[in-house]
Amino acid sequence: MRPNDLAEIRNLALFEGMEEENFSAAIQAAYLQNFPAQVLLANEGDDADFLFIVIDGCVELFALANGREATMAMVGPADSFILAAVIKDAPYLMSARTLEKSRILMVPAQNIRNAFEKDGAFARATIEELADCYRIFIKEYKNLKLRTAVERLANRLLDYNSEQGKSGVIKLPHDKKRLAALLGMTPENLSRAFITLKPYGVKVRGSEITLNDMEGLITLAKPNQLIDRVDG
Amino acid sequence: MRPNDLAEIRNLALFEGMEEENFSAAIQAAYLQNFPAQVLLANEGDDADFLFIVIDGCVELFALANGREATMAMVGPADSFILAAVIKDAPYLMSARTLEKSRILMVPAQNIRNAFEKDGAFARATIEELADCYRIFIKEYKNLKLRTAVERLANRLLDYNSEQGKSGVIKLPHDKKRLAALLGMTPENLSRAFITLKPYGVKVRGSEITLNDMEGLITLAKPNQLIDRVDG
DNA sequence: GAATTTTCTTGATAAATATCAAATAAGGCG
DNA sequence: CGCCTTATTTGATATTTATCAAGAAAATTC
Repeated sequence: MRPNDLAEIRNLALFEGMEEENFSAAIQAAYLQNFPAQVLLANEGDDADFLFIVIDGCVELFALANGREATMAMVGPADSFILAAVIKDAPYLMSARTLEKSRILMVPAQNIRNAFEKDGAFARATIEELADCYRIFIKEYKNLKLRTAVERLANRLLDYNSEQGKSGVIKLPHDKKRLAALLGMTPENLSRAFITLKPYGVKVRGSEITLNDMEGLITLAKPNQLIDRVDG
Repeated sequence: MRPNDLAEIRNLALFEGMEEENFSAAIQAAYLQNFPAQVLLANEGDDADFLFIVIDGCVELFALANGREATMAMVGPADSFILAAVIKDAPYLMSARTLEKSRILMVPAQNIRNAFEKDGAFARATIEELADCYRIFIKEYKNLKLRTAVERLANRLLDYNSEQGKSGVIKLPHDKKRLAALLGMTPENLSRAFITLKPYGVKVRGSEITLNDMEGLITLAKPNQLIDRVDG
């Protein structure tokens, strides 16, 4: 591992307050690896051998059952994933695949479990991280249970717009098949949802979306601090 | 608080390993209260003033948006709720109401946050508790995203059967309106889902359900360790 | 136990979403 | 560029789920 990388990892919220000695011990057996797109990093049902942290790139968490596939979340730089399985020493509930070329830190699960036995700051950081992940999923669950497909799309577009500088012009971060899966609908349905949003000033040109009537879109979407990442 | 109650609380997983001194400090300002049914204990959007722990009874966690209501979970004895909001010192994402006469322990949020700064064992217990809650919700999310309403009902019946001694005769733990909300469907749809399950040996007599064809029901439900509490 | 309220079920219909098939568009490659 | 593969859209249709309006059943009250 290059010293540069090490410094970057040291600054992750999870490791920040950790004692140097404990950090070294936790990280010494870790791998920082480059993966191409479409690599399966973890498989649901497998034992949690590693905690994963995305340094660069994008990872899709998904799950299979009854011949169906559900996208659970998209994970980006500085985010960990499948922390809970590592803590519980239990099987992963989700699979993970890279969506693009990605740099991933893989820390052996046992090192993580040892670390929060020894290091109070790490234990508290783990609590914070878990609480964050928990709340994100509660929001996703509410999103799915309380909103229609069109409302979910409208709010996601508002989220992307906020993330991308509120210019009213959005670049979709994933292809539409994946966006559909993330929103819990079929690609066909996503196409139609975009058409439904046309009267609300949503213009689609490939993966570039323009929002020409923010007020109207917000009226339809009814963004909500208790569901969405960001408000209006 | 009666000494009896105190002993019971001391034995909760969350407090078990805690130093006596820290336990006392955390609990000294706590309330153990009896509530009748249908009391609103927490309101989504409010600041997290208390961590709640159900000692006796049953609490429904729910959320509102767009004029719709979603039941998020049912919480029973020895379970905490809204721990993540307490940790993050953030607004509750869910509301909570008693469904029946219940005894609830309310610990001021600040005491909880102080406690895991001071007490390593408590911090680790909090991690475990959070990880459990997280995994339960991931499973619920998968359940909702990967299964139809009938499949969700079938699996819930199998769960209840396992919980209640696998006798093939189940007493529904909630009224059907609430069961429907928990399963993410309307009461009308629940009625029809029961009819759909009739050919699979599911007999309904009020809140008593008899399962006469376990094999058939399991074939339909396809219970899954990575979604359900217990396997078929 | 009759009256009243609440819960549950049923039927008819509508809305939301998925599926299947085909057409079109977009992107990558030789 | 033109071919080929993949992604996206569109149309037709089916399935799933919700809604609305009554009934029927059960529980509660007096």
